Amino acid sequence: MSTTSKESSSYEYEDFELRRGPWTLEEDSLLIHYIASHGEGRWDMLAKCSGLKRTGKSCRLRWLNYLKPDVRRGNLTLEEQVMILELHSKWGNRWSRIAQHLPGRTDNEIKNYWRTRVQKQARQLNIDANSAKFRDVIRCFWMPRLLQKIEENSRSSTIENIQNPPAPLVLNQLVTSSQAPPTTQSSLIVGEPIRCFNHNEYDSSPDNCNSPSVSPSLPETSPYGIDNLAYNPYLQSCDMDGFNLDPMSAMGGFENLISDRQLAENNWTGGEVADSLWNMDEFWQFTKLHESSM
DNA sequence: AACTAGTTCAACCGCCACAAA
DNA sequence: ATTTGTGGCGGTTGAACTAGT
Repeated sequence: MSTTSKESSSYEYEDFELRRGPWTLEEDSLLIHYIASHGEGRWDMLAKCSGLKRTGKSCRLRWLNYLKPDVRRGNLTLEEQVMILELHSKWGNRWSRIAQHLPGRTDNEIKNYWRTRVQKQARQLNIDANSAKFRDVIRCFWMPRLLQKIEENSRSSTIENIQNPPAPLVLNQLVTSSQAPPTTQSSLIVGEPIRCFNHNEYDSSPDNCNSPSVSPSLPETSPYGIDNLAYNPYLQSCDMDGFNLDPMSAMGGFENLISDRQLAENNWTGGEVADSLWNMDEFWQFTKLHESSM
C-alpha cells in the first residue's frame, strides 16, 4: 500500500494504513453519517475523525462525485450534451466550471463524457480533438443533430402531453464569466421550439463552417450555439419552421453527405453509447467541400 | 463457454492557489 | 516574507463491464 509522498507527509500514520481503491458500503455509510452530523468541509479533519482510513481528498471526491444527495446518475440527457458541447467550445477543459451549469453533474462525469464520447469521434476522424476543425465538426453536425433530436422528442412529448402539459424543463445558463458578454444569459428550454444558433468566441476561427453558400435565412456569422438566444437579432427571423425544413442548410449543402439512416445506425446523438457518425469517406468529402467554400 | 478487444467511469495523481501560522 | 496545510482542479489510470468472435 502506498500513498503519494506529499499526502503521506501531512499524515501521521500511527496504527493504520490508508485504504485505496473502490469504496465499500461500510465506508460510504460512515462518510454519509459523519457528514450528516458534522457537515462538509475540513476534509482532512473529517478523514481523521470519522474513522475512515482514507485521505481527505479521497473522502471529498467520494462525497462530491458519488454520495452527495443531489448528484444525478445515469446517462446525460440530450440537453446536457448540448450544454457540454457548447460550454466546452467556450471554455475548453474547464470541467468544474462547466459542471456548475449542469445541476447534479460532476466535473468528473463531464470530463469522462468528453474523453470517452467526444474525443473518440476525433480519434476516429483522425483529427485533433482540440483543433478548430473538430470544433467545427461539433458545431456543424453534432450540435445541430442533438438539437434536432431534442426538438423531435419535445414534439412527440407535446403530443403525448397535450391535454396535461408538464412544466418545461429549463436549463438556465447564467454566464458570469469575464469572457462572456456582460448581459449574457441564456436558456435552453426543453419543450419549447429550438430556434436557431449563434456563435461563440471560437467562431472567429477561419476554419468555421460559414460559407458563401450559407442559407440566407440563417445568420452568416454564426451557425449555432445556445447562448445569447435572447440577444441574437436573427432569432426573430430564424424560426422553428425554417429549422425544421432545412436544419442543415447552414452547412452549404453538406447535409446530403450525412443521411438520417447513418445517424440512426450510428446513434451518435442517442444519449447512449456514441459511435461514429460518419464514415471516413464522407467526412473527407465534407472537409473538401468545406475548405473549397472558404 | 471462453477468449479478446474495446469502453466506461470511479478513483488516484500531481500541480497549483490560497489561507493561516 | 516564508513555510505549511488544505482543498480544488485537470489529467491519467486501471478494474469492471460489454460486445464481438
